Amino acid sequence: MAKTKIVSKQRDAELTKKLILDAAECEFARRGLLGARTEDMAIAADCTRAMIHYYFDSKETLYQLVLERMFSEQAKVAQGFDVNQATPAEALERFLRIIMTDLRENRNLPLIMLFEGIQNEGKYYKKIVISAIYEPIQAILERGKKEGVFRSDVNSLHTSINIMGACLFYTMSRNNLAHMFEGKPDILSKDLYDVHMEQALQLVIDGVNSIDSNNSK
Amino acid sequence: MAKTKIVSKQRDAELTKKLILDAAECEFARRGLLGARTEDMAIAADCTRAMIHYYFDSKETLYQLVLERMFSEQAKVAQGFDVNQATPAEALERFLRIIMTDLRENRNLPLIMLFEGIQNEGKYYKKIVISAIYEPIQAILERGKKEGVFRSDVNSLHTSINIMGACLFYTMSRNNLAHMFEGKPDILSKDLYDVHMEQALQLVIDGVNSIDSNNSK
DNA sequence: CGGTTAACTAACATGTTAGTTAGTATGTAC
DNA sequence: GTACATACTAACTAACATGTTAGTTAACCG
Repeated sequence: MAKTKIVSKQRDAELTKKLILDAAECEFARRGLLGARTEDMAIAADCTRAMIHYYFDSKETLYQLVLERMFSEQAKVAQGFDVNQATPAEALERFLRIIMTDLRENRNLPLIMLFEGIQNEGKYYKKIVISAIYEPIQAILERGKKEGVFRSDVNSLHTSINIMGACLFYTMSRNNLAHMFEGKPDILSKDLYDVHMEQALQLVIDGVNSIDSNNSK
Repeated sequence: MAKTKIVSKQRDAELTKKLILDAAECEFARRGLLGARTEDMAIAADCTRAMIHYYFDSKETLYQLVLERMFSEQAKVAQGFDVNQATPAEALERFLRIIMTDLRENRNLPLIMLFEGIQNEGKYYKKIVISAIYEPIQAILERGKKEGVFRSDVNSLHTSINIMGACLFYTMSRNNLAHMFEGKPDILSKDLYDVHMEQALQLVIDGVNSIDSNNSK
């Protein structure tokens, strides 16, 4: 039998680091900080567990870096949005579209935030990340109420939360929802996700509009 | 020094079993099957870890019993609901009210279901639990469209999911949301939860109504 | 009160996980 | 080609997890 040369993969520190961060992000989004297994991260990143400790100090440090990477990605997206642009309904639609479009890429953020709150009492996240989402929505809702185009009985705090629920639940529950669709397709494929976005926007925008608020009761 | 009698607590098998199940439910809702720690359950149930194995075979068996208990609780609530009662808007409101009211008690269900999908590919849950929620909503939405009282461009599959998002997100994200409210109150207190329910119903019902669907665009 | 059963505990056995370390292989500069 | 730095691995250790077992204590019944 011919002597087989075992080809070792090319060495690339930056790539390895990125692969570990990506794998860690997925793993943390599956199980949270405590439940995550470094072994599973190593397998997903195609390296050994020792490499994780070579580049990143500990599981906890890695976790913090994963959070920071997600947050800075997210911060880029929503920052500088003018809540007073166009009509309130248009502003709300544009803002939610921006958030949801980003979340198709940054898909682990909602789950990691959820875990973070449940498991670590939000110890590692910055509250500013939440404010950056909810404050613009609340501001738009308040403006819409003042201008009389949104129903006056909208509670902007509660409604901003429920709106986010309508927008995020689909992404977060993708594992449970897949079997509801024919042939268990990729819930986050562009085509399906676009339908989700349109349907969520429709529900939300009409849900706050005041035009029929009296005669629909 | 006087000899102090250490009072041991009363023995009560049924109570202990219930305490373990309750503690396990909370712990599983925090970390899922794999991440949950039996030690933490024992502390919460005020017993030793050995008691968990005395009454329940393994962590996994305990997990299945916790799921079954939650599911049977939930099944009682929604079963027998007539989706053709009253107007579609009224039927939807009543159904969602029933679901949400129960979920204030059965508060761990959504999170455990979420974990179950993410971590165990839904291996342990019955798909019927999901159907029992989504099918009535979809049926009501379809009826509303046929009767012309709900907007015709509602996709009943997507919209039923987004509706559940608006209704469930508040409960599921309670740990992250608390700090958004003044004085970090109990998000699930009756008063606050009632506001949530009204706001969610308002958003959802008006979000699907067709009355202003053309002139609001 | 004495004997039996069931609820419970402490200590142990076994397996799993995070993190360490000593050494190897690879790319690079001269 | 050789020397060097760094990417990487295998084989560990220590801490922690689940599950077991042998023994203890409380309740109940005659």
